Amino acid sequence: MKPTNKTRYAILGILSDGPTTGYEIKSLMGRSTSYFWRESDSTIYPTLKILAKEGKVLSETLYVGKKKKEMFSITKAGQSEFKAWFNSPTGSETPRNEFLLKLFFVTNQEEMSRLFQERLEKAEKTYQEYKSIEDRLEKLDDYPRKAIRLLSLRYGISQLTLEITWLKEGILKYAHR
Amino acid sequence: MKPTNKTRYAILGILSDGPTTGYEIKSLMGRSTSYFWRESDSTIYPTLKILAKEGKVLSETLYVGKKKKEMFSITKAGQSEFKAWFNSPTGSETPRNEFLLKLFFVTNQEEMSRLFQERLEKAEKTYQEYKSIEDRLEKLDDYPRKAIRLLSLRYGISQLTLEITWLKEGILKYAHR
DNA sequence: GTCTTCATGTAAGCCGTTACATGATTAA
DNA sequence: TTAATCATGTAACGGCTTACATGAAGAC
Repeated sequence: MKPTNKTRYAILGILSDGPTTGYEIKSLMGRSTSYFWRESDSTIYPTLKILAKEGKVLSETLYVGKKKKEMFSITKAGQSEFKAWFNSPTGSETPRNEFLLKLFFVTNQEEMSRLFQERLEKAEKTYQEYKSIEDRLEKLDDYPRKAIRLLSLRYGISQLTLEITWLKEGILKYAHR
Repeated sequence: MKPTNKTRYAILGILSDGPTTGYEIKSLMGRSTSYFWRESDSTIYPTLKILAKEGKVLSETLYVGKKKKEMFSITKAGQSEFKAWFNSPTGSETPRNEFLLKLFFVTNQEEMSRLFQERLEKAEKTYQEYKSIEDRLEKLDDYPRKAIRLLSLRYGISQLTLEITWLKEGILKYAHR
C-alpha cells in the first residue's frame, strides 16, 4: 500500500529553513500554512519521532531551566526525501465539499436561501481573516519568499471574493421571495 | 467520538429521489457529484448494509435472469436522519492543498515555473471536462433541479477559470527567464 | 470468443481526529 | 493565584483507500 502521508513533507520543508522544535513547527503552521494546509494538534510530535528513527531528522535535547526543548534538524537523507516529494507529480485531493453536496439535494427556495446565507456568513468571516493576515505579511520586512507567500495568499483571497460574489448573485437570482 | 462519516448522507440524499441499486448510486455519483463529492469504489455497498441494519433503508432483492439486483429505498427514519444532517451547520473540511504546500517551499524561479506549468496543464484538462459535463447537462430536458445543478457546476467552472488566469499571470510575472 | 459493463462485495492497513494527560513558565 | 501559553506527548477509534475477488450479460 502506497503511503500517502504528507505531514512528513510539511515538517521536512519547514526544517529546511533551519532547526526548530515541534512546538515551533506547530505554531508556524498555525500562523502561515493554515489556510491551505492544516495538521491536527497531535500529529507533529509522533511524526518527528518517526522521522528521527528513519534518520531523516536529528534531535537534540536542550534544557532551559527545567523546561525540555527538543531541537530538530534535517539530515541529508531528509533533504533528499523532501526533494523527491517536491519534484514528484502533485496529486489532487479527493473532492469533498459538503456545501455543494447539500446544494445538490436542495428541493426548494427556502432551503437554498438558508444554505447560501450560512455559507456567505462564513465566507465573509474567512475573507476578513485572510485580509488581516495579508496586512501583517505586507508590513513585514522583505525576506526571500515574501513575494511568493503573498501571491498564494492573494490567490486564496481572490477565490474567496469569487465565492462571495457567486453566493450573493445566487441569493438574488434564485432565492428571492 | 463524534462520527463524521458523510457517505451515508450522500446515499440517503440520492435515495430521496427514489429507490435504486448500489451500482446505480455509484455510477450516478461518478456522473454528477464527482467534481465536488467523490466516494471510493468500495464504500457504497458496505454503507448500504449498515443503513439497512439501522432501519434507515429497506432492501429488496430482485433477479433478472441469474443476475442479482438489490434495490434500496429510504425509510422514514432515513429521511429524518437525512434532514437532520441537511439542516445542521455545514462543517468546513480541513484544508489540504498539496500544490500550495509545495509553493510555500519554493526557493527559485525554475522550481516555481515547473510547479505552475504542471498545475496549469491539469487545470486546463479539468476545465475541458467540466465544460463537456455542462454541455451534456444543458442538452437534457428540464427537470426540477436542473437550474441549481447547472449553477453549482458553473461555480466550479468559474473557480477553475480564476485559477487558470492566476497561474498564467504567475508564470509571466515571476517565472519569466 | 473476448472485452466491457453490470453488479456486488471483503480485507488490510494506513491515516487522521478527538480526547486525554502532564508539567513548566510568564503575564495579569 | 489563576489563566494563558509554552512544551510534549499517548490511546482509541473511526474513516478511507487500495488491492483483491467473483460472476453474469451484452456488445463487437
